[in-house]
Amino acid sequence: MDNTENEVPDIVVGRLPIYLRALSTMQADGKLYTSSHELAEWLGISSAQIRKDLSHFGEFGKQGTGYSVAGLYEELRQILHLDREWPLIVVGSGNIGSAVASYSGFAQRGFRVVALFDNDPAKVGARVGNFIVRDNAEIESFVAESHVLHAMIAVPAQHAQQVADLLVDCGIRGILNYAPINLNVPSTVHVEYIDPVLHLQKMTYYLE
Amino acid sequence: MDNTENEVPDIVVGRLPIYLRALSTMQADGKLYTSSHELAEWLGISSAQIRKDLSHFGEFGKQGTGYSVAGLYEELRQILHLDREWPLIVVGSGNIGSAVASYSGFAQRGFRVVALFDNDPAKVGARVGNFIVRDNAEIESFVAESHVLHAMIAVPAQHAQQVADLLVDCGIRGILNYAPINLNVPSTVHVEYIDPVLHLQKMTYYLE
DNA sequence: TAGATTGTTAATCGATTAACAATC
DNA sequence: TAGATTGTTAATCGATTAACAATC
Repeated sequence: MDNTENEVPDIVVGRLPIYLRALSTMQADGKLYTSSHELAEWLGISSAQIRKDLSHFGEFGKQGTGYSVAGLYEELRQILHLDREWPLIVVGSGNIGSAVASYSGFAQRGFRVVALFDNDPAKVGARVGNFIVRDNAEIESFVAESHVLHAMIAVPAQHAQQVADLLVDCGIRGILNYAPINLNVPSTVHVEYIDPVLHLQKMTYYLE
Repeated sequence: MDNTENEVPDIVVGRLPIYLRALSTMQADGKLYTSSHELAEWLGISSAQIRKDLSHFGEFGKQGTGYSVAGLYEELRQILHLDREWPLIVVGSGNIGSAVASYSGFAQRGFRVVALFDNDPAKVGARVGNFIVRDNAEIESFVAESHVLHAMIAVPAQHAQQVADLLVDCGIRGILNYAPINLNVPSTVHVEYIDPVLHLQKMTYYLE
């Protein structure tokens, strides 16, 4: 049954990129077919969960055979709207912002950083990787002209909310926030968080 | 009731660092008291969830008054074993590894990077921030001597598993993996993942 | 005191899993 | 065909929430 019209749980959507990543690795290994069992073992989850997750979007496998690695990979790319290249801006040209702007892992996976911004006059104009750092004051016009919908925030925590407000005003629809603070944005804007310390702190709970 | 002896769900443990981070911000703002309602609004979750989560570990609030910001902050620090400084090594001195090694956000939150490793002879010996890059061959002796229990992997995906194997052999108990690949480790070792592309790919599902 | 908020219980909600008919 | 694996259903499991007595 094709459930494309139904509401897909957010937690399911969040697992699709993980499946995609595993399929990509399998493809690189020259694997042609896989099964929910193999994927499940690879990822440390249950095969039933994988089949259930995929069933929200259609029928991609064959009984007895499993899934074509390339085929399922392509289906998931379509479902996640990764059949194009999404431009991306980075705000903040410190350690994190610079590293992220130069990260080579975006290209093969649907994204491309197109500009790097900072509000520090001492940094504006400097070269960072392949970018010349632009002034935050240019964000609005840049976003309007280039139709960018995604931004990464890599500024100090105390400035993150005002940067987020600015980005929302510019029409940015998805924010990946590296600043260790919760952001307040309208429900039309999607925010995701990366804070390595949260992961480390969770791990230390289990130690000692 | 003090439930310290019971098994606490992993998902609850994962939220404690988020509470801690919010309390830290509140403390910086000079706030003395807070409530489950205020924290909940701040974080976009329910107040009942916060009270339930905390109830796994003890009773930290007062009816009518709520929680002392400093008091709850300190309790959570103890629960998460953050009442000390955990040393940390970084393997991989590329963009990500270098940025992470120099990240100033660890110090105030319980962690300190003590060494940076790479297997590329061209990088070994180079200065990166405050570190001289060491050879991967030194990981084993370094970990043994310095009693490090945590490592961050920031090497290319195709080398991540072998680095993880090495770290596990050295006695590392917690791994934060920046390489976009799932790692296979014994169940005694805790692995967490950071892959910005997974977050971006999740967001694009909701766009267009 | 009156108002506010806790910690806890029980109900609800939603996610995961087991099982299996269908079928490649 | 025989074996394997899908997609789906129903059961189970676990997490979240609503409600409230207790009490500061």
